[in-house]
Amino acid sequence: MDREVGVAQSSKREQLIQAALELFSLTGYSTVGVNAISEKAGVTKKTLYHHFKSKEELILAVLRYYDERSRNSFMRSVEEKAENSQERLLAVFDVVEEWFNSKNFSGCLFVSAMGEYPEEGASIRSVCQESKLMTQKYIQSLAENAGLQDARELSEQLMLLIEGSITMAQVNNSSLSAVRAKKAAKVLIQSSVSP
Amino acid sequence: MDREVGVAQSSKREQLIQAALELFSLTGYSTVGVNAISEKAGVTKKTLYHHFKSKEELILAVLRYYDERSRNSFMRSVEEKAENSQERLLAVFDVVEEWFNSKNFSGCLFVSAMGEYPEEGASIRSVCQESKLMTQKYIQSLAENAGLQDARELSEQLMLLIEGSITMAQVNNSSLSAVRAKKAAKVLIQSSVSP
DNA sequence: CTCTAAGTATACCAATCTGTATATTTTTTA
DNA sequence: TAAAAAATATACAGATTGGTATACTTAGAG
Repeated sequence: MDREVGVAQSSKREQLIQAALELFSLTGYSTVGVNAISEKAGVTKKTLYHHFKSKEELILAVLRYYDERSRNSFMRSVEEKAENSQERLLAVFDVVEEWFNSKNFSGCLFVSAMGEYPEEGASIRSVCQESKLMTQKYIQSLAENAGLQDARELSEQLMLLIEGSITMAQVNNSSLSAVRAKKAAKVLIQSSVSP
Repeated sequence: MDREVGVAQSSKREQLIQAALELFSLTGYSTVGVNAISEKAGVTKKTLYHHFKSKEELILAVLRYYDERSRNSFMRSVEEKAENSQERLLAVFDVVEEWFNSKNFSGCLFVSAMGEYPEEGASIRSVCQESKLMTQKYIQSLAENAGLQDARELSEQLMLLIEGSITMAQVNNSSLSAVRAKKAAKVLIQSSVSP
């Protein structure tokens, strides 16, 4: 009955998600058709609709898949880059810079999704909110472990710098914004250590 | 020959741009058809294609129109809110907050456009770049007039806070990010006045 | 070995999309 | 007032969209 056991847990399903992810990153959501997605995945359209009951459901699956994978690799990279929490708080911006320089970068997938499907009060928006929230919580935990004052507020402000640098990197096709954000972050952190 | 003289400089053309602007703000670009636009403008599709030779040209016209109008009203609001340049540098964030609270707010139109038409190396991307650049220059001029050190770098960092707050306001449907950005901005400005 | 779920292949549907054609009417301007 | 430009009304073209239907094949599990 349930074939999703063992090692190859989700062959076709994951192929579809990955294919869709690539296409959505390149040209957005509504401009990419289900035909193109199934074709790229090397799978029939019928199979696509066997795994996802609509295009919107596929989009949601893509966002959740991307969210989990990207944040995991983000945190791993941060922890590889620095030993203690204080340094990691700044290493965040180095990882962000690397992301900007990677060839797949084309802005934030969640923000793009919300721009194209703004009314989705329930699903798409909430996935996006959740993703940003978990990133903020992670940064907050770094700030707390570093013994900084008002870790919550500081982490929210650092989020603003991160999100701003994402936008500017996309607009100007440059990773310079990450360097600038790091410089600003240093100032904010410094003012948080000395009240 | 050229009917665009006198007071009513562009009746139908402007109707089209305004109608398209409203629709694009609500549901993005590719999901809105030219039929819906011309209908909302109270104009024939033929008339639309008389003024704009393609949908993409209409999008560009909308972005340019919006860019000019929004930045003008932005600067006017800032200058109404505060007398001197130092105060205006912070008043920027109050104006941003008001924008977030306005009912038309749905994120940055330029960023959304770039998300949906990423390849447009020439036109759409450059309009967006230009818009952000002029905003940054304006903030830089405020910083210079306030006699702050390293006005260029400071203005770029403040831009990050602004753009980040736009994203977070869109995501969380809240204007709180503007308040947070203002607090962070105070710290950055302070550290720029005392080297 | 048989049953069933998952897959392919292919064709189709109705709706919508951008953009155009034709013929007529309104408005502007010279 | 007459020529020219801009608008309307309406229909259509060709492509593409999300999603479905039918018939057949493969493969895994009990």
